[in-house]
Amino acid sequence: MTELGQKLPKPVAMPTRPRSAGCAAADCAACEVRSLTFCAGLKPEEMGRLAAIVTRLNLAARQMLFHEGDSAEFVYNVTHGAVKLYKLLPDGRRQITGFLLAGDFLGLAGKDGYSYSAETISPVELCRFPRRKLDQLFVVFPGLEHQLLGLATDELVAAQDQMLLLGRRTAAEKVASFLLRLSERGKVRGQPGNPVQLPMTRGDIADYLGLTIETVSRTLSQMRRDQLIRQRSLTEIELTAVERLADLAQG
Amino acid sequence: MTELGQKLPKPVAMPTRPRSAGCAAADCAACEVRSLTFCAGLKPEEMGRLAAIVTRLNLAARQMLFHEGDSAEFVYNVTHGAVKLYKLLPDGRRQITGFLLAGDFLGLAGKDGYSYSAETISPVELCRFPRRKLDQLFVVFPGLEHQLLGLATDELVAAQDQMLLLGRRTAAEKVASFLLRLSERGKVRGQPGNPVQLPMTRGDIADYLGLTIETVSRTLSQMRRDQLIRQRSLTEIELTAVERLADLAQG
DNA sequence: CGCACCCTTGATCCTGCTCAAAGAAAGTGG
DNA sequence: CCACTTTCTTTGAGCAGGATCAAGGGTGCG
Repeated sequence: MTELGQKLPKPVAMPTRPRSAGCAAADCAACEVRSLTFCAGLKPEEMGRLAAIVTRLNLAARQMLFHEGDSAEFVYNVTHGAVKLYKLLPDGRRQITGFLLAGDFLGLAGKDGYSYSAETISPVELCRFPRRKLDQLFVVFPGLEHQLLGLATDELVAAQDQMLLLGRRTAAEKVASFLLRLSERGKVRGQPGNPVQLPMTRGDIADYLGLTIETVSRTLSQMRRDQLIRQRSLTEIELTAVERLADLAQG
Repeated sequence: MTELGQKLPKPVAMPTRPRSAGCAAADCAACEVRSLTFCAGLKPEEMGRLAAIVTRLNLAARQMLFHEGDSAEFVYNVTHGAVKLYKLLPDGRRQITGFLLAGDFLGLAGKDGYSYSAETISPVELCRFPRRKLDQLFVVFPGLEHQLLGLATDELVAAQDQMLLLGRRTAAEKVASFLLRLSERGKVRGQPGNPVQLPMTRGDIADYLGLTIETVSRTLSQMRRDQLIRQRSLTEIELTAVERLADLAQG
């Protein structure tokens, strides 16, 4: 299990590992995102039961986990890498509803199946739980369902924030908010938080913020000129004036 | 209990009625929105326990239920009238995150308290449950928490739809989607669905769709000229070409 | 090295916003 | 019940933020 702590050395499309004994529990500990995962704060017995139904998966970049409308047979917990969730209009317009990083949970679905498509951005490692078996566990361990309600509520709060951003913020405010949120998420995970890592493309960012690629690019360029950020590379942005960025982002 | 079925005759700031015996269960039945409420499909025993902790409230229009950030001591179930939920930016820009009608549930909150403010649009009748007592019931009746998870999931799906609307739809598509959704919600409630009732102001609609009042008004005028709708009154719109409206709304 | 993809920048356009004014509806007080 | 005020809605004129169209530069991979 110790290999989970290491940086994955170019994990190109690794084959799915078979489920192993102490999986869920041991893995959550190993990948050091305990406080964020589905298994956070569960009792040992609950962890054991979860471990018995989990499958660990490794995926390359640009792989679909599922499509919008698919029947929701699994829920997932990301342990490494980045995933994007999105919805499409018939003519191809896309809205990304969320980026998931290590520790994040996905897969809640209404009666019409998954309400969004999920695709990996980078190579990804995740835990997959069959929804059917999870529901059986809920009967025995209501604490699991309590856990899930907490996750759903947090997601809902985030979704409402995103509505405010999409409906009422300007382009500059959107990009500033985005950078600050990514920074905060990094900190929560015990990472530096600055510089910010951007595993997604400009196009992904645009579709997340309700902008075009060009506007995202122009806004970042302007922020660079204004000394708010420094671009170490395409995927790494240093926040050089967090205070001013926060002012720009508006509360 | 029979007075619940009647139209409220100008119920100006009626005082809170004391909780009564068979409240939650009986009320849900009385207001004929059984299939939508928090109590939907619960066992008699669960209903009884809920009834014991519920308070029924009557509020006039333009009353605050709570403000964003307030500690979340209650959850609510609307039984009559309309409520709006919104978030504000420091400079006053507003995003309405949802309109609640009879049968709708509200009050889920993260650890920072309510994530939005709630204000009545029309005179409103609702059931209020103390969150603390509800949590105690969860221990005995996990089915209640299961119910809540279902509501949270539905809300999440709706929130993601709204993100797509806010981020990627044009003004005309937004307004068309809005009218169609209201119509569908009416139908689900056993109401006609056409004409559509608009208890909220143009300003509220604008802040829900991420537009200005003027754009909402102009778009409705254009739809009237295009014979897509007929405005019976300010608050009542007849959909005269649902098919074409649906095309306009884009999937 | 060459190709594909992504990113940046510029020029121009247009959707939706701002500003302004007048009409309609609804509440208020005499 | 009516005059008055306030609020909401509609419509017009002009503007601008961000989109679209277009071209060129980086970057990474085979």
